Amino acid sequence: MPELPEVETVRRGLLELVVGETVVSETHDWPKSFPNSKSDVKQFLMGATISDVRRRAKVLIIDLDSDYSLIVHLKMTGQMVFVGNKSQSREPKVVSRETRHRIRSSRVRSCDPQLKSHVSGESKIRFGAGHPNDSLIGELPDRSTRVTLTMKSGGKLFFNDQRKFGWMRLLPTAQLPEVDFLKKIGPEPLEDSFGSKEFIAQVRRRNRASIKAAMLDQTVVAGVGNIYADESLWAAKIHPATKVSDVSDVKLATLLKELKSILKLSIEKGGSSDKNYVNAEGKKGSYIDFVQVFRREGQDCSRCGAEIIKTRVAGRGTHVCLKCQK
DNA sequence: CACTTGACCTGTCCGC
DNA sequence: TGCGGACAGGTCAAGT
Repeated sequence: MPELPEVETVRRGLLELVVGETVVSETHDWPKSFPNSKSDVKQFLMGATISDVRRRAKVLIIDLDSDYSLIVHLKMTGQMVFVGNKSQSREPKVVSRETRHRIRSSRVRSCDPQLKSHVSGESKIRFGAGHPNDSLIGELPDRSTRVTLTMKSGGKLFFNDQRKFGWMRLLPTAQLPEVDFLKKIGPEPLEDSFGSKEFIAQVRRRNRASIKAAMLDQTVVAGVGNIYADESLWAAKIHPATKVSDVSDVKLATLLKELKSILKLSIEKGGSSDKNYVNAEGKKGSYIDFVQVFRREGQDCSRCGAEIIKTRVAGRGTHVCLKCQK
């Protein structure tokens, strides 16, 4: 669910909010959420200052000046939420841009696409984008909080994860290129150097699999998940269950073109999610308003008017217009 | 070897 | 109203 555009949105939010913050304490309630030893935490996290926030596929990389990095995978329901220090008021006389920024920061700001809330999907939709009460986060920590990092400033970075699939882990920054799970990840789809020639070569490695399975394979192309696989296959008029060997090069070139523009638009809109979503500014992302097939089963295809159906491909819920997608 | 399925988890929703 | 079960989907290990 947090896929490339959502993780990118989180990254941009964190970049603005936590770079320069120094970690002074760490607590976690679920060992798998943060498997490093206590001595690692003490040695490489305590007192370390965050210097950069990067992304590779769906993985967040929070670089520290200890030469270690905090690697974060949100998996299905992970969230990174930064809450500034409310009691701290700096530069009370002059309301500089920085101060205003800090004041805004002191409100709960989520960088997460997957905000779990107590509000149902129905009531979520009733709020317009940009509604002042769009923040869907209550008091933190809450019961989904797995890891809390407290900063010298008093701010807190919460890693929330309802389903406990996600994790964060300390690794030496210099070793990251050699870390197995990062090393295996395929090309970033939005890189200019990743053109149709490269995409076709990558996808053809999975010639006997369905095109959807190939797209979801992180070693083929980085960062694509269920939403953007379904959406780009609809845009390119390809049935998700089609074997890769039965998809022409021309169709694959179209698929990449559509994928790129869908990912770009989604980042522009702050990402999407089938559930509650707010971006780093505490507002909802709006890509869900642009979705053509995902979670639209029973509704009409905007292109041909046929009914969108939900089926199962590559073990995933799959949304398709049978008339458009052959 | 290539590919598919099951496990990891919890909250929500649906039917009885 | 309560309860059981299906479902949601990213990734890895295990199975075919």
